[in-house]
Amino acid sequence: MAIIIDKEQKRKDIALATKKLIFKKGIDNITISQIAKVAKIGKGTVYEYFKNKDEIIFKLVEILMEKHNEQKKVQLAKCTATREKVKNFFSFFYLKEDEELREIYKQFTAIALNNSNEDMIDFQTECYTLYEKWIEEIIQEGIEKKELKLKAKELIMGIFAYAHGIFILSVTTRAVTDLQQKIDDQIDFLFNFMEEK
Amino acid sequence: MAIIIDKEQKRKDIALATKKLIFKKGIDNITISQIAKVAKIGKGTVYEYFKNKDEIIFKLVEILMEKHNEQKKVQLAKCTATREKVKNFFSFFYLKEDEELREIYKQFTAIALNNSNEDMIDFQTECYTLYEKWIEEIIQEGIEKKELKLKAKELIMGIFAYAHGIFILSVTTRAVTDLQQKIDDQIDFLFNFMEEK
Amino acid sequence: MAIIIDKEQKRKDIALATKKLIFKKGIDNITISQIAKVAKIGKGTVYEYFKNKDEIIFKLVEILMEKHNEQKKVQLAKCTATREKVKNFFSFFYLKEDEELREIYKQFTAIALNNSNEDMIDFQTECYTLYEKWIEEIIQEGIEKKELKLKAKELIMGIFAYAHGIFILSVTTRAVTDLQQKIDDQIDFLFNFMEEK
Amino acid sequence: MAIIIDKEQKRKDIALATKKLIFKKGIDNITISQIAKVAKIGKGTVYEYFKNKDEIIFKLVEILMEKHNEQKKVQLAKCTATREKVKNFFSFFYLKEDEELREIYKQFTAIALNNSNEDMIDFQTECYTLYEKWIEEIIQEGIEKKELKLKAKELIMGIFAYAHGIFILSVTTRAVTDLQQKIDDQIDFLFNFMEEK
DNA sequence: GATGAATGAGTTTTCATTCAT
DNA sequence: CATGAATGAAAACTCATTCAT
Repeated sequence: MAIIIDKEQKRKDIALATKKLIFKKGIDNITISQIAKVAKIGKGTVYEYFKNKDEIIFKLVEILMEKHNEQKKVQLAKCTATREKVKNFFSFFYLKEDEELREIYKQFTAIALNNSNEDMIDFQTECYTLYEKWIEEIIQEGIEKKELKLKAKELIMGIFAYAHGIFILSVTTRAVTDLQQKIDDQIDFLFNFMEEK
Repeated sequence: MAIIIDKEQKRKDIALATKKLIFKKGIDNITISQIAKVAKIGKGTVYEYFKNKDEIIFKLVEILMEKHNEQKKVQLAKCTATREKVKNFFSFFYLKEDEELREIYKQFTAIALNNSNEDMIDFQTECYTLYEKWIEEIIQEGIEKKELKLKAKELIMGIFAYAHGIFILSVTTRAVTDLQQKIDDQIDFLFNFMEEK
Repeated sequence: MAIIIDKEQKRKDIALATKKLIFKKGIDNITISQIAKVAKIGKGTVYEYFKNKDEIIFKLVEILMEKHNEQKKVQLAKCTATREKVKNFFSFFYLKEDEELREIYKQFTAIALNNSNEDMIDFQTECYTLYEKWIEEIIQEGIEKKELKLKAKELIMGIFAYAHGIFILSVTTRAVTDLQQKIDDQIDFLFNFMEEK
Repeated sequence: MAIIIDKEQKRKDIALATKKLIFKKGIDNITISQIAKVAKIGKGTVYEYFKNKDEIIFKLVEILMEKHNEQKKVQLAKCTATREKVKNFFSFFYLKEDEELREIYKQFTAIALNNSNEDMIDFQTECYTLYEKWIEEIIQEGIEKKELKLKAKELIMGIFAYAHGIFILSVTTRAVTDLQQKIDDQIDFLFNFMEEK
């Protein structure tokens, strides 16, 4: 039992050790040698814990997401107004403090876009579903507090896709400069529509 | 006198020759050798026209986009109602006939996400700006025909980001199944809001 | 007949056009394409005039040497004292104005050192023999003018090898800094020995 | 525990394995594949120990020089007369038994002449300085034994450059045939001048 | 379990040379 | 004669993966 926990811990250690490397150079430009070096283990040992490079970035995203989700939960608990909660929820796409995770996420998305790895899709689906549930809870709470109209639920999930899309566009074009403004505006637009007056 | 070659045409020919290959295997999994073979030219000749593999997919996207835009223009001219025009505009993300371009575009986006190539960003910006203009024209027309309220313009660009985002999510997760439905619903929602009653 | 002269002229033109290129990048790092470009002719045309790259550098050295020899002849005619004549003769190894030819000569020597090309050896032999004759004439003149002892002839050719060697050492080591000083000193030493007192 | 390898020893092994190959074909005409084959290792392994081909010949010269210097030391110890010592010292340039090293040295010089690699220059400087010291010691000894005049020291280093130069000329021209004779004569000339009568 | 030396398949890349026009 | 597009042989180089210790 203890050994299994250790193995899991080591996987985390290795994955986290590569974080800076990936952020700096990009997944495509790092080698197993470099990973072994920054993780301070032998090259062969990397293979004891991961089947291939993609698995490492996969694990890393998993860890960082988990950490991010926990922090987000705490942050959301601090917000009182439903609108603020939603805005905070989507702040991941522009906050300076999330830059690192965002970079990794970008690269993760690029991989997912290129080759449809089942495990990656499963993971992303899980994430998406979790976030869906969170937002639903936030909205449900708003409805119960009589802040929002009943049909709000149907509308809000659009924000998710919107934020995603505008983020991608902000990376791949020069046409999107004020990411936060755009996301917040969209939220405001929907809320003006959903709120009980 | 040496053979005078239309360099630009040859670039197109080579890029188009690789279309099927890229569609099937993905740009990362094909070699210059394979490209040379399908284009029926020597390996060295590929380098006469392209500096690297990314440039080829870049050119290919350029060609296919251009073709796609022309077809779209024709299609849009056939639509009468503004709402139909908008729906048709975004049908790129789900129509079977656009599958090939969509796949290439996916890979192009993946590249753009990974390494911020200036030329790629310029091109994507150009595309985005063009589409922005198109949509604005469509909406303007709708306003002039008294179909839409004046403030419609402000809202519609959100669709762009939304469609983009929901498309990415449909590829990277299992949570989005009915892409057309979702995009159309979003358009309907906005139109119900924007239309003069 | 005229055609042959033209062909020879064109060979010269091409060879001379590559001078700057070779000086800047070194023979090993230039391509036929680059040569064609600087010579403002087609790649295929280069082959009309030269069998290969080495032939071009060969021709270039030939031209530059010829020019250098002519200039040297004029310079030597201006010197009166035998000792000055000899010093001037060997100034090729250090004079700033001969830098370009020296660089080409260095590279030419490197080629000759690597692969014993018959034609190159023939050419170098011819050069060496010419210089030998020149020096002999200078010394003979000195003897006739009663400046030098009779046995001077036997000694002087050593200077040639010496200058050559010290030049090579000045390039391949950091131990030789004052090239001119060293060559002049050696000449002075021999002259003190050879001169009639 | 992984295999502990004496990296330095392996570098020597590889370099020495290429000796015959380089002697026969010249460094420019052999490939990494061939090197790997004669060293009985994989192509990739060559790159584990050397960054490029030049580094191999560099290492080889280093090894052979070291060995040569040791042998020379022994040989010099056997000579009694100063003149013989000096002649023996410069016999490297013509002795049949040193042919191999001489060939490698030629190629090394060619490389050094073409591209001014810092490490190579450092190495050559070191060699030159060492030889300078040796000769000085030999001469000093001769002075102490009253064989030579005091000013001998100033003269003798010229031999070095002379031998170098005449050697280069013997390779690049057909004008130098009796290399040993020429070098010995030069030494004799200087000794006649330097010796106490 | 851990290691890192060894590997070679696979890829990119270069460029002298050819030859149809 | 001149050209430069086309070529593919040849070489360098990379790096994930294996496996003996």
